Amino acid sequence: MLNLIEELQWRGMIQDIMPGTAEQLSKESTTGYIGFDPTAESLHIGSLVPILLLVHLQKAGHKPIALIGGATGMVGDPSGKSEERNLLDEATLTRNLTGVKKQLEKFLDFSPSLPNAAEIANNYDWFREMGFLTFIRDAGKHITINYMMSKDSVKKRLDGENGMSFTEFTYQLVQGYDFYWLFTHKNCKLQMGGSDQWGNITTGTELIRRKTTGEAFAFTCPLITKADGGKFGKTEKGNIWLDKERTSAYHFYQFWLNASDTDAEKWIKIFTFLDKNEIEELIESGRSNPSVRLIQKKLAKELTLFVHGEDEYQQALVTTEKLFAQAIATAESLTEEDLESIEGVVQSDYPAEKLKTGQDIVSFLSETEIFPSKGEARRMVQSGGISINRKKIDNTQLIIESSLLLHGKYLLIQKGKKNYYLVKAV
RNA sequence: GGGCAAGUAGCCAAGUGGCCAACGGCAACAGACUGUAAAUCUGUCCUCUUCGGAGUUCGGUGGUUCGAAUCCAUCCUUGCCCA
Repeated sequence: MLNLIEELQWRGMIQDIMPGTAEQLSKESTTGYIGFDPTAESLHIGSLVPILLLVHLQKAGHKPIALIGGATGMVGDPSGKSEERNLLDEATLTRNLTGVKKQLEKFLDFSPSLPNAAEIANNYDWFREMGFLTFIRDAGKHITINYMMSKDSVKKRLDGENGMSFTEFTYQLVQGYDFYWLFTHKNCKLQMGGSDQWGNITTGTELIRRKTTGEAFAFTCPLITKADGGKFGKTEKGNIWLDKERTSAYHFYQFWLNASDTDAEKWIKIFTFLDKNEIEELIESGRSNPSVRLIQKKLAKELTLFVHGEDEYQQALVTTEKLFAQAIATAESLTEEDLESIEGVVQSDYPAEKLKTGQDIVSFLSETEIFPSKGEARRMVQSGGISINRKKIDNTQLIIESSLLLHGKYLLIQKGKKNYYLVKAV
């Protein structure tokens, strides 16, 4: 059995850890869990860290449980939130649950033959039938209000100006009960999570200690941040999802490729399974020759492979090559096949008729829905942010006409340096 | 139920009768520089626009006024204190 804690430590994946956790993990194969919030139908890259923790756990010979918070999702976790959350209805939750479950199955090994096969649990299963009185007698009696109020997530809200409903206040107890339930029913002795979960997690171990005198363990992973203070995993287009219907493999690949140097060095340890030596070498050669962006490339490769698989990675790479590596090449040098096979770039059709007579650039950009309005399109052209067939447009009066088409059919539009659109005349 | 305070753009936050589509900061987008990096500088950042403007905003609704984010009434939401 590998030493999981040491492994995670050098990767920078451990923030808080309960005393005795490392000893427990080296003593025996241990069952551990992480909760996932079914707040959307797909997981996004923010959930990647918890997933990776489970994968590491399984690789080290322990048994991972992915707990989907069907019940806790109905309550709303106050941790890290300055405001009361909106409640999700049951139908949405069910839909999200199915989606999330399907994705988790891609990353963990569920084969029943394994002694440490992964499992999925849904806390709605044990909360559905539980009445309020049962809960407050069973769980509430063992934890004092004083204890619950001393948690950071609660204190912050109590001191803040938004207050906190009883529902959210109860959250830690509900989550704590999950741990207790898994402890007694699944012999689950470990809970992991993001560092914002520490308070909720310790309520769980406390509940277990008081109710069973058993001992439970936990550790948390630091929350992922960006060096420039921006939000991790957000781009202009919104969240980066793990579902390729929502975020194409190409965009997913690009997201990692665009990591800053500082972030890339941190992230490659956290998000890949490369071993220590390899990463250290990589970082060293990356630093000595930063313009190659070796670390970013490796990071993007490993993650695209992990989440989307070989084929999708190849596609993303090919597209990236075409659009960026040969950026000096003229648009005319791209063959028809090149253009047709560019995956992940937003494609749209445009009536060839209109191009015969010619269309002004501003209307063209808004009609192809590259921009939502003419005003916005105009502003972008004015500020020099638009290229057509790799030639910068500096004139808002420009007329788009058939003669500009590549191979008589295509227009390659760039918004900024990195956003490509392919328009096909039909 | 009583008293006090607050609600402004994605977020934070200034404005307390006209100079207000509303200071400033963050985030975001684009440009220059670069390495599809960071930092820096510049522009954009309510909606639409024939770039001249036009329309809709400051918790909701009514009102006072030539004119309201700003004053009044009322309602809603939130916090603090009292019951």
